Amino acid sequence: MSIEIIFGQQLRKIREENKLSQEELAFRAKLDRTYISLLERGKRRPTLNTIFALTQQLNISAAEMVRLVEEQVLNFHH
Amino acid sequence: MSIEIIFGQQLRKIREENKLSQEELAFRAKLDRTYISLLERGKRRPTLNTIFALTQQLNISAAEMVRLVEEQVLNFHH
DNA sequence: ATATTGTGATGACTATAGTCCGAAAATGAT
DNA sequence: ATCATTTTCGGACTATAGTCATCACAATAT
Repeated sequence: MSIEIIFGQQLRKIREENKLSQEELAFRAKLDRTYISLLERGKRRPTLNTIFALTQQLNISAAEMVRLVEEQVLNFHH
Repeated sequence: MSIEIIFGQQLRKIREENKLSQEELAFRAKLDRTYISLLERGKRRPTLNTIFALTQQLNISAAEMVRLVEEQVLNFHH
Protein backbone atom coordinates (compact mmCIF):
# COMPACT_ATOMS: atom_id res chain seq x y z
CA MET A 1 0.00 0.00 0.00
CA SER A 2 1.37 3.34 -1.06
CA ILE A 3 1.55 6.39 1.15
CA GLU A 4 -0.93 8.31 -1.01
CA ILE A 5 -3.53 5.52 -0.95
CA ILE A 6 -3.34 5.30 2.83
CA PHE A 7 -3.44 9.08 3.19
CA GLY A 8 -6.54 9.14 1.03
CA GLN A 9 -8.29 6.49 3.12
CA GLN A 10 -7.51 8.36 6.35
CA LEU A 11 -8.63 11.67 4.86
CA ARG A 12 -11.98 10.23 3.81
CA LYS A 13 -12.50 8.57 7.19
CA ILE A 14 -11.74 11.74 9.13
CA ARG A 15 -13.78 13.92 6.78
CA GLU A 16 -16.80 11.64 7.22
CA GLU A 17 -16.37 11.62 10.99
CA ASN A 18 -16.55 15.40 10.79
CA LYS A 19 -19.69 15.09 8.65
CA LEU A 20 -18.33 17.29 5.88
CA SER A 21 -18.86 16.77 2.17
CA GLN A 22 -15.84 16.94 -0.13
CA GLU A 23 -17.18 20.24 -1.39
CA GLU A 24 -17.56 21.74 2.08
CA LEU A 25 -14.06 20.61 3.12
CA ALA A 26 -12.60 21.98 -0.10
CA PHE A 27 -14.26 25.34 0.46
CA ARG A 28 -13.05 25.63 4.05
CA ALA A 29 -9.50 24.53 3.23
CA LYS A 30 -9.44 26.79 0.15
CA LEU A 31 -8.84 23.87 -2.18
CA ASP A 32 -10.67 22.52 -5.19
CA ARG A 33 -13.54 20.04 -4.79
CA THR A 34 -12.20 17.65 -7.41
CA TYR A 35 -8.79 17.77 -5.76
CA ILE A 36 -10.23 16.42 -2.51
CA SER A 37 -11.67 13.59 -4.57
CA LEU A 38 -8.28 12.95 -6.18
CA LEU A 39 -6.59 12.93 -2.78
CA GLU A 40 -9.09 10.51 -1.26
CA ARG A 41 -8.59 8.13 -4.18
CA GLY A 42 -4.80 8.30 -3.79
CA LYS A 43 -4.28 10.07 -7.11
CA ARG A 44 -2.36 13.00 -5.68
CA ARG A 45 0.42 13.51 -3.10
CA PRO A 46 -0.32 16.45 -0.80
CA THR A 47 2.37 18.92 0.20
CA LEU A 48 2.99 19.62 3.89
CA ASN A 49 1.16 22.92 3.49
CA THR A 50 -1.87 21.15 2.05
CA ILE A 51 -1.89 18.69 4.96
CA PHE A 52 -1.95 21.63 7.36
CA ALA A 53 -4.77 23.30 5.42
CA LEU A 54 -6.85 20.11 5.52
CA THR A 55 -6.27 19.04 9.11
CA GLN A 56 -7.04 22.52 10.41
CA GLN A 57 -10.61 21.96 9.18
CA LEU A 58 -10.91 18.44 10.56
CA ASN A 59 -10.28 18.78 14.30
CA ILE A 60 -7.04 16.87 14.08
CA SER A 61 -3.43 17.97 14.16
CA ALA A 62 -1.20 17.53 11.13
CA ALA A 63 1.16 15.42 13.24
CA GLU A 64 -1.66 13.09 14.32
CA MET A 65 -2.81 12.71 10.73
CA VAL A 66 0.70 11.78 9.65
CA ARG A 67 0.99 9.44 12.62
CA LEU A 68 -2.12 7.57 11.48
CA VAL A 69 -0.72 7.28 7.96
CA GLU A 70 2.65 6.13 9.27
CA GLU A 71 0.96 3.53 11.46
CA GLN A 72 -0.86 2.07 8.45
CA VAL A 73 2.24 2.18 6.26
CA LEU A 74 4.27 0.27 8.84
CA ASN A 75 1.47 -2.24 9.38
CA PHE A 76 1.16 -2.96 5.68
CA HIS A 77 4.91 -2.94 5.21
CA HIS A 78 4.54 -6.47 6.45
CA MET B 1 6.93 32.24 10.02
CA SER B 2 5.78 30.09 7.15
CA ILE B 3 5.47 26.33 7.30
CA GLU B 4 8.21 25.81 4.71
CA ILE B 5 10.73 28.03 6.54
CA ILE B 6 10.12 26.17 9.79
CA PHE B 7 10.30 22.80 8.06
CA GLY B 8 13.63 23.82 6.53
CA GLN B 9 15.05 24.83 9.89
CA GLN B 10 14.01 21.55 11.48
CA LEU B 11 15.37 19.55 8.56
CA ARG B 12 18.77 21.22 8.80
CA LYS B 13 18.89 20.77 12.57
CA ILE B 14 18.06 17.07 12.37
CA ARG B 15 20.39 16.46 9.43
CA GLU B 16 23.28 18.05 11.32
CA GLU B 17 22.48 16.02 14.43
CA ASN B 18 22.80 12.96 12.20
CA LYS B 19 26.12 14.31 10.88
CA LEU B 20 25.12 14.00 7.24
CA SER B 21 26.00 16.42 4.47
CA GLN B 22 23.20 17.62 2.18
CA GLU B 23 24.73 15.50 -0.55
CA GLU B 24 24.82 12.35 1.57
CA LEU B 25 21.22 12.83 2.73
CA ALA B 26 20.11 13.47 -0.85
CA PHE B 27 21.80 10.30 -2.03
CA ARG B 28 20.25 8.13 0.68
CA ALA B 29 16.77 9.63 0.25
CA LYS B 30 17.08 9.41 -3.54
CA LEU B 31 16.63 13.14 -3.97
CA ASP B 32 18.73 15.84 -5.55
CA ARG B 33 21.58 17.54 -3.70
CA THR B 34 20.41 21.04 -4.61
CA TYR B 35 16.84 20.22 -3.63
CA ILE B 36 17.88 19.54 -0.02
CA SER B 37 19.45 23.00 -0.04
CA LEU B 38 16.22 24.51 -1.38
CA LEU B 39 14.18 22.73 1.29
CA GLU B 40 16.43 23.85 4.14
CA ARG B 41 16.13 27.45 2.97
CA GLY B 42 12.36 27.21 2.80
CA LYS B 43 12.22 27.57 -0.99
CA ARG B 44 10.25 24.38 -1.59
CA ARG B 45 7.25 22.67 -0.01
CA PRO B 46 7.82 18.92 0.38
CA THR B 47 5.12 16.40 -0.41
CA LEU B 48 4.16 13.82 2.22
CA ASN B 49 6.13 11.20 0.28
CA THR B 50 9.25 13.39 0.35
CA ILE B 51 8.88 13.86 4.11
CA PHE B 52 8.79 10.08 4.52
CA ALA B 53 11.85 9.64 2.27
CA LEU B 54 13.81 12.19 4.30
CA THR B 55 12.83 11.16 7.82
CA GLN B 56 13.56 7.50 7.08
CA GLN B 57 17.22 8.52 6.71
CA LEU B 58 17.28 10.71 9.80
CA ASN B 59 16.30 8.42 12.67
CA ILE B 60 13.03 10.25 13.20
CA SER B 61 9.45 9.39 12.31
CA ALA B 62 7.53 11.48 9.81
CA ALA B 63 4.91 12.16 12.47
CA GLU B 64 7.52 13.43 14.94
CA MET B 65 9.01 15.67 12.28
CA VAL B 66 5.61 17.15 11.53
CA ARG B 67 4.95 17.51 15.25
CA LEU B 68 8.11 19.60 15.63
CA VAL B 69 7.06 21.80 12.73
CA GLU B 70 3.55 22.17 14.10
CA GLU B 71 4.92 23.11 17.52
CA GLN B 72 7.01 25.89 15.99
CA VAL B 73 4.16 27.11 13.80
CA LEU B 74 1.83 27.37 16.78
CA ASN B 75 4.51 29.10 18.87
CA PHE B 76 5.17 31.71 16.22
CA HIS B 77 1.49 32.10 15.48
CA HIS B 78 1.79 34.48 18.34
C1' DA C 1 -41.09 12.17 -12.73
C1' DT C 2 -37.71 15.64 -11.46
C1' DA C 3 -34.77 18.56 -8.58
C1' DT C 4 -30.89 18.30 -5.40
C1' DT C 5 -26.76 16.73 -3.28
C1' DG C 6 -22.42 14.14 -3.32
C1' DT C 7 -18.94 11.99 -5.81
C1' DG C 8 -16.24 10.23 -9.87
C1' DA C 9 -14.15 11.04 -14.15
C1' DT C 10 -11.78 13.53 -17.94
C1' DG C 11 -9.19 16.80 -20.27
C1' DA C 12 -6.94 21.13 -20.62
C1' DC C 13 -4.67 24.17 -18.04
C1' DT C 14 -1.26 26.84 -14.45
C1' DA C 15 1.78 26.60 -10.57
C1' DT C 16 5.27 24.52 -8.34
C1' DA C 17 7.88 20.24 -6.77
C1' DG C 18 11.96 18.07 -7.87
C1' DT C 19 16.19 17.15 -11.32
C1' DC C 20 20.47 18.12 -13.59
C1' DC C 21 24.70 20.69 -14.58
C1' DG C 22 28.06 23.64 -13.32
C1' DA C 23 30.28 27.46 -11.06
C1' DA C 24 30.77 30.66 -7.13
C1' DA C 25 30.95 31.23 -2.39
C1' DA C 26 31.25 29.81 2.18
C1' DT C 27 33.12 26.67 5.86
C1' DG C 28 36.51 24.17 7.98
C1' DA C 29 40.47 21.72 8.24
C1' DT C 30 45.76 21.53 8.10
C1' DA D 1 47.30 31.09 3.17
C1' DT D 2 45.91 26.95 0.79
C1' DC D 3 43.25 22.93 0.05
C1' DA D 4 39.20 19.96 0.35
C1' DT D 5 34.47 19.68 1.58
C1' DT D 6 30.08 21.64 1.78
C1' DT D 7 26.62 24.72 0.54
C1' DT D 8 24.48 28.15 -2.39
C1' DC D 9 22.92 30.03 -6.63
C1' DG D 10 21.70 30.12 -11.74
C1' DG D 11 19.12 28.67 -15.43
C1' DA D 12 16.89 25.24 -18.08
C1' DC D 13 14.44 21.41 -17.69
C1' DT D 14 10.69 17.38 -16.44
C1' DA D 15 7.17 15.65 -13.43
C1' DT D 16 3.37 16.37 -10.83
C1' DA D 17 0.43 19.20 -7.50
C1' DG D 18 -3.59 21.73 -7.70
C1' DT D 19 -7.40 24.44 -10.57
C1' DC D 20 -11.32 24.88 -13.55
C1' DA D 21 -15.20 23.60 -16.35
C1' DT D 22 -18.12 20.06 -17.43
C1' DC D 23 -20.56 15.63 -17.78
C1' DA D 24 -22.16 11.35 -15.77
C1' DC D 25 -24.35 8.77 -12.22
C1' DA D 26 -26.28 7.34 -7.96
C1' DA D 27 -29.05 8.30 -3.85
C1' DT D 28 -32.42 10.88 -1.55
C1' DA D 29 -35.94 14.14 -1.37
C1' DT D 30 -40.08 16.79 -3.36
